[in-house]
Amino acid sequence: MPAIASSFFDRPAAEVAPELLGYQLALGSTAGCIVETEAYAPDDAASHSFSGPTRRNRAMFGPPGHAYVYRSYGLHWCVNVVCAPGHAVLIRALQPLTGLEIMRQRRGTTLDRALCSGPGKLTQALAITDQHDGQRFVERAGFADGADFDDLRLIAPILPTTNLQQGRRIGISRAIDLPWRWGIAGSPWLSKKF
DNA sequence: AAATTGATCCGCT
DNA sequence: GCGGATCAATTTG
Repeated sequence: MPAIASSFFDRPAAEVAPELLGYQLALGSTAGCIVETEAYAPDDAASHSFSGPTRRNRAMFGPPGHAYVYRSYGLHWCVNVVCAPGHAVLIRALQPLTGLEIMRQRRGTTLDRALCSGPGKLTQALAITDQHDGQRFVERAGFADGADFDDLRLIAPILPTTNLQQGRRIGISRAIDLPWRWGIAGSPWLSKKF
C-alpha cells in the first residue's frame, strides 16, 4: 500500500488545493468525492502553521501526503492534506458516494445534503479523528487492494477536474482576502455557495 | 433568509 | 482567560 507520490504534495497548498477536487477521500467502508478545498500556508496569518511548529500543528511540518487533523471549536475534527512544509489543504466538503447508511447513522440525519457539506461534518461521516493525525494517505481504492481498514485513502480521478470555482476562505478573521477556496462549480454538495 | 447562541476543548498569551 | 479553519437549533425581520 504505497503512500501517494510525495512529489504531488510537496508543493505550495495553493497549487495542490484545486487539483485535489475530484479525488475520492475514503476511510473504512465510507467514501466521497472532494468538491471543496482551502489552502493554508506558513506565511498566511489564518494558518495554524503561521507561528511555527507546535505540538498541535506538528503534522503540518511533517511528510507531504500525510494528514493534519485538529479539533475545531472544541467539538469537531477537521482534516487537511499536508503539502510542502507548513502548507496544508483543508478538505471542506464531499459528495457522499459509498457507505451512505453508515454516514446517516453517524451524522444522525437522513438528509444526504447534510452528510458531508462542511469540514466538521465530513470527518464525522467518515469517522476521521485525532487518531489519524500525522497518518499517511494511501492511494488505494479499497481493502482488496491491500489497504488497512484504518488507512486514510485518496483516489485520483480519471481526468483532471475542470469547471472550478474560486473565492475567499470561510470562517477566518485574518488574511480574509486571499482567494484560496476552491470548489466544483455548481455542486450541490458544497458547504456554502461561492 | 439572516443573525444569534449554545455546545465544549485546546493552544497560546 | 480568550478566541477559534464549526454546526445546528432558535430567534428575528
